Amino acid sequence: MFIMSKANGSDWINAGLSALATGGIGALKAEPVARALGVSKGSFYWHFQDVNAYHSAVLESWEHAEAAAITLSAFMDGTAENGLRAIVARFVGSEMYDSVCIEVAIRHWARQSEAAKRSVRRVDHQRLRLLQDSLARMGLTNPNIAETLYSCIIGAQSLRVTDDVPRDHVLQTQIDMMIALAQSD
Amino acid sequence: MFIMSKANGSDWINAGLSALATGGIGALKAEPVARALGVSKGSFYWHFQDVNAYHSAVLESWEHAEAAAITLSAFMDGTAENGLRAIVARFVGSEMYDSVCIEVAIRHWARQSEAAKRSVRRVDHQRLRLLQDSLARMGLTNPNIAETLYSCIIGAQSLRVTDDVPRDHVLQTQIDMMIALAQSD
DNA sequence: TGCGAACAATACGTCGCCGTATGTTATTGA
DNA sequence: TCAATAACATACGGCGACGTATTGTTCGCA
Repeated sequence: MFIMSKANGSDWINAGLSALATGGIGALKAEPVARALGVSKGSFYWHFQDVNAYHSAVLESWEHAEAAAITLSAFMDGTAENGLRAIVARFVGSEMYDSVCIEVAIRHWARQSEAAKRSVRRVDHQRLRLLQDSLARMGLTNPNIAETLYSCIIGAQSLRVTDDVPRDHVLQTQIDMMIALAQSD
Repeated sequence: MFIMSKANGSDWINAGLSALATGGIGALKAEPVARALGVSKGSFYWHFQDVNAYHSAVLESWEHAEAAAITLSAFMDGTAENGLRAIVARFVGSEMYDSVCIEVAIRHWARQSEAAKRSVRRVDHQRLRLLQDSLARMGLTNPNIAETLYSCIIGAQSLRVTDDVPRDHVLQTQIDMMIALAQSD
């Protein structure tokens, strides 16, 4: 990614996601990202009308990728429990640090941007449905349980980036609790 | 708070916390906060050496307040369960929206500032110990359980501010699950 | 009443970023 | 081969924020 002679639109998008991961929305600016890409502002204003359009493009790219990941998770075979664990690992797995950073940044961005907020809400809603379906297949039909698990996931993401320590065991414990609950019914 | 003839240090701190709540770390700047206070930069640079010192002061104020809240929660009487519910409500209660916004902002700020990261870690650590103690009093000594609950809390905070809907029921469900688990042992 | 200290307003130079205007290079296609 | 266009570079004006310097204002108090 460093020092490229020519940058196309998706290069700019990827660099924007990296900037989001490391510096948050405050780093999603034309000139710093241009420096990171080794090109100048001329390239930026060729590919995007203005900074706002760039922000929208980065956001849309993230939302599309997350939506694709969700539909991919929805069509997995195996036991319900393994499926659930795989889904959760997609969100907070040890090797998911970059995407966790991006998500945390976008979630904070949503505090100041209505467009980002709408994207986050849509993604949250789809994921919640996925978790609900997965839990229902295990006999846990109470939707509050899915919300609880999702809260755990988002919290683990948040704690991951400030504490620099993976939180896999937290989600494992949560799932174990829910399974124990399902079997006691 | 609007249009004051004179602003002292704690006025600036409070205005800074408000700025954090609504605009995040990107809004914690001298001139915008001065405008919000109805005073000029002269006041700012009287009370603080520079923007960095201001940031440190705001951060320290938050950390001290949180530490005080924790020690206050530690000395509560009543049943263990009610104590736990009271503690959790302190973090994500419906009427805690402002402090939740501040915390989410600071948690994101910690991604770019080592000082903020250290503050957040200290607060997290103290809270985790409080939760562990509280859960231990209910017979749940597995520390992973406290971490799970804390993840839920942080996640509920995060979802609260992007979704604009209180998440009390999520934490209720989580505590109910943990109680059920404690009784099945 | 007048002095000094606390507090605040104003003016100024600088810097980083935005957006525009315009220049430059490298491909293409007729 | 030559002009049209895609892709990028460069230069400029403007703005918002920082920090400093200078000058006011207001209050406690002798």
